[in-house]
Amino acid sequence: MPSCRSNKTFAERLLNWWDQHGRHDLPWQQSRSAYRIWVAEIMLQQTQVATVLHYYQLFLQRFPDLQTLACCDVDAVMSAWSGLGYYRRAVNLQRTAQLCLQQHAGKLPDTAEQLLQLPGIGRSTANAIISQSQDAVLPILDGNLKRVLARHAGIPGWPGDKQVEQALWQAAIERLPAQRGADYSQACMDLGASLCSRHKPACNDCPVATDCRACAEQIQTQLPGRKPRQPKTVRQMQLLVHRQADQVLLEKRPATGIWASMWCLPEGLQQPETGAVLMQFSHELSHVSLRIKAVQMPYTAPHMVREGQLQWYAREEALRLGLPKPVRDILQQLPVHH
DNA sequence: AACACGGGGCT
DNA sequence: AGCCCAGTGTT
Repeated sequence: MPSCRSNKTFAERLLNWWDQHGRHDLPWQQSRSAYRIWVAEIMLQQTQVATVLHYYQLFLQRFPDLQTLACCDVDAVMSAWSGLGYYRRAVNLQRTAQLCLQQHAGKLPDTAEQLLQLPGIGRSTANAIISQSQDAVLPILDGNLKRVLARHAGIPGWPGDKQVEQALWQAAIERLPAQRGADYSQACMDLGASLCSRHKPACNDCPVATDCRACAEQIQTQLPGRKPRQPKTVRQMQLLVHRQADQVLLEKRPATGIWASMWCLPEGLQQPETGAVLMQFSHELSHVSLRIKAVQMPYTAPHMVREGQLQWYAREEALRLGLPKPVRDILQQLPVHH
């Protein structure tokens, strides 16, 4: 509980600041359409506003409503998502649209509890959608809030730790206003994205600095606590480049593991394949460093192409599929075939 | 609790 | 080069 030297609450001071200095012109703030807010919230998971803006407009033009999204080919959704990363979000987005058609009369459900049952929507996103679409007072806890609250409440430790996360949710709940839920959620995120930044927080201009624990102790940049460093394992991966005129051979990956269910260059066996090494580079995942070797294969026997698993794609067509980054890079640098 | 996802921004 | 982010789902 913040000590109240000021006679105004945390939320009152934050809302006053936001009215004067906050962002009010973002595309997803212009309506209370649950569909448009939902799409924005999913895109904004682990992706910054500047990146989302462009994709968001194009996505809504292509999929203007829930039914359009539910009924299109999943490859069309992946194509619209291409370059945003975290492609599971796109698959879950369409799956949720289809579930809404089947189970919720073609609309997104209007309670956080029901939203939480849908794929790709967790506690924070469920509350954010209801908060924005119904102006409800609900706590959210994204990366910005974790930073703001860890500092204001003086909560040590890494937010990925369950106990720390629990303390942060509690701090979020304690600071909620009685009204203006939608504005308050936006204000919290705006504060974290601007004044209360990771480095160089602008505490002199901050509306809640007077009772901020981190500011009082001058430990702003030490909160929130860092993730414990863990050594990455190294894994070799051979990606095979089979060509046939202007086409390349792609493989649909299994539903689990790295790049689940995505189209990819076929993965080679551990022993060296016979063929020229086209490219060699490293791709970093959270716990693995992939050492990727792209190998040009001299010949593809027709019987090797099993229906459903492997498929020939024109290179330009393949590049529109929404491929893993390393695969996109390999295809883009492929020499033109003669 | 650990892992998978991923491009981009920042120091 | 390392760290972080408008997180969630799977194992």
